[in-house]
Amino acid sequence: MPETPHRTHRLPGSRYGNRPTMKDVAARAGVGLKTVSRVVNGEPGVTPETERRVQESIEALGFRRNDSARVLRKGRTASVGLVLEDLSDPFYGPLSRAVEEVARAHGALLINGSSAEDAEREQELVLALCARRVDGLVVIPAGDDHRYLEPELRAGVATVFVDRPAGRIDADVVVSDNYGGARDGVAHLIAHGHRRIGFIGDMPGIHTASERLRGYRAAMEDAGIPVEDSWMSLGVTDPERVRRATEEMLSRPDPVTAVFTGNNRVTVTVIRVLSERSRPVALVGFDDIELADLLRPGLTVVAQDSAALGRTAAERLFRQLDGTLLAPERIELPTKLITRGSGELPPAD
Amino acid sequence: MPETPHRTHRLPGSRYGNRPTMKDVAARAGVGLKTVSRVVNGEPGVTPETERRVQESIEALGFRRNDSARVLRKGRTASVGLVLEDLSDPFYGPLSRAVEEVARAHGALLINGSSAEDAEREQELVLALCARRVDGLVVIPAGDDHRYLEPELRAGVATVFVDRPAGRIDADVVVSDNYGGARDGVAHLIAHGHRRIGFIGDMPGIHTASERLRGYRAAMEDAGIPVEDSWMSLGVTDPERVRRATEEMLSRPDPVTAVFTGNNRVTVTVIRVLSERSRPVALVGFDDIELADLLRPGLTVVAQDSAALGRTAAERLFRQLDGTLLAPERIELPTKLITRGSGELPPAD
DNA sequence: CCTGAGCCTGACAACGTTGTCCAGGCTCTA
DNA sequence: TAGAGCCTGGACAACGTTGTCAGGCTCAGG
Repeated sequence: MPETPHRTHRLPGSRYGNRPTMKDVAARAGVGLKTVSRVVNGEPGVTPETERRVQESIEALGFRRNDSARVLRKGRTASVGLVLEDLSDPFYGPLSRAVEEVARAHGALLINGSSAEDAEREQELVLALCARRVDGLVVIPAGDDHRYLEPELRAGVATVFVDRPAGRIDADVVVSDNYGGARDGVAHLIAHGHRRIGFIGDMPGIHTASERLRGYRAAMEDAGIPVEDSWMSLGVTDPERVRRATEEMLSRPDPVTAVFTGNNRVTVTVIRVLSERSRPVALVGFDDIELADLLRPGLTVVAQDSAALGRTAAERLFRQLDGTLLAPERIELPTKLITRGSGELPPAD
Repeated sequence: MPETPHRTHRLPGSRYGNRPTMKDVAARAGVGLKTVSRVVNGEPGVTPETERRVQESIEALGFRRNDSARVLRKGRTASVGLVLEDLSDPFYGPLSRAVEEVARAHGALLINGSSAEDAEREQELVLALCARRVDGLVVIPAGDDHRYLEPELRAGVATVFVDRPAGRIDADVVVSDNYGGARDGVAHLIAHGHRRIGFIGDMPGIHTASERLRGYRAAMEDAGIPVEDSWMSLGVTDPERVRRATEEMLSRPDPVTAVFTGNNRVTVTVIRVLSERSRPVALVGFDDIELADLLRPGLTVVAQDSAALGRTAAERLFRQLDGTLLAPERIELPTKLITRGSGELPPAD
């Protein structure tokens, strides 16, 4: 006799391994099916005595309502989907958690998936979520064409895009002020005397990257500094290439005296490179990083509040679901320059 | 006339906002319902010409299969649930992502929820996932009594606990070698000449915390060092109290010369406190931290591989689902001591 | 004692899909 | 040319739940 009887009950052919249904509960309690439904859903119109018998039956059989069937009848799943790039990126953890908390407040569960920055995978994920009939979608787009979502919008699936706008459809977006943040960050470096300032960021095809690049250019132009091509390195995020790009900028005859980095992954690598060099180079990074205050010098950043992005998006989502029909809107959240030292280093010419 | 016609279609009473069903597709294509089902599922027995007509119909109507109905018939949801403490903790991001990747390789989606270290909320989440009939559950327990899961185990819901063992039921567990890791970390400090070593960790009620405490005690005992109560601070994780506890240990007449911290949140705060002091104090932390190598001195840690925890657990989960009935097992993953400087500081007496 | 109101209760259909099964039409062979 | 066999397509039931509705009971008022 096995010590763990529960394992032995899993018959190959049985769906759900023979889970009890309301019918079973009803039979055991000697009541009708609908009465069980009423008890389970806390509907009125059941004698205390009957309710007790049903409850006892539920306990004894370990009954759990099958929400798939429920959804099929009711049409609402009380779940929302979140598609982001990579859950293990510290930028997305708080965002995801924020969406979850708002969902929870509305009694909904969160299903999430990582697109790995791949448009096809994004679409695959989104459609899988739609097949499960999530009530709403929060999407951090990887692709740039979201017309595949048109049937869902038509069907009333609430949808909010975050961090980057949707492509070729009209939908709600919540983004950070990437342009303004980058401009402020670069202006900060300029204010501390720098003129030759490097920019290392992602491919300009990515909305956030191009906005930040635009901010960089704007700040330089405002200061009347012509930008040299060799100061910019675009489409470079993997550590090896960021390292090379950084070293190149620093080894030129006229080296940059400061660097502005376009996202946290780039920033981390650049910090590593700079820490190996003796000559101090100023650095301002987009995105905050844990422990940034403990580095020497502390890291000056343009911080965006990823939790606020998630929260704002989710709240918007549920307002769509609440039935207040809103025209698609673009919401921009401010960024914040946090000075900790690295951005205040003077140029070492 | 609204510019966004899709919004206006959301009639209040219509379920799913009038999504087309297979029946609609069939009618439009002039075929039978089952034929549509065959096309959607790629089943054989449909003429290319018929298939084309059906596909065209699907496109035109924007049909998406309703997985709720499908699940109801088939009994498998192709989704697994993950309940953890807090997605925004950098320890859980990679773990969650690892579970997702394994799930994806098995064609399953991941639904996750944060228990916020609250037993009641954990149960609530787990049961919600069960009501949605997830095929499997990966749980990082908050509570210490999981008998409420007995009906699910009986029903064949694959279940694996991670990071901490299940309470009062017999189930698979994947944990790090918390005891051995802590012992190694503390032994490392002892090897560098320390004798008065502080320990700051979570409540011993939490399994990982008590194991790490046990490792600390074992290392001290191995070295023949009697531990003084004032060297240990238990159940303290919020920054303010960690700060106080650290300062207390360091201000005693016979201050500790090294500190071993029981998790990454504690570690971060202790680094802050130590960085404000002139006298160097050695530090080894449990859990690795991003940028730990860039601190001065670099942070020596006992690292656990949270992605490996997640991957191992998920693989085990799917082996349960593959039908190979396995006796519940406890899997322990090794930790790794990474020396970067802070743990090699000599005692400053 | 009868009637009607009000309360519990359960029978039944429906949600959208898939599995089973059978019918009709075709091809191929004897 | 007839029969066998295959291929395609569709009718129907079932999955577990909830909404609708009607039946039966109790009780008060006439």
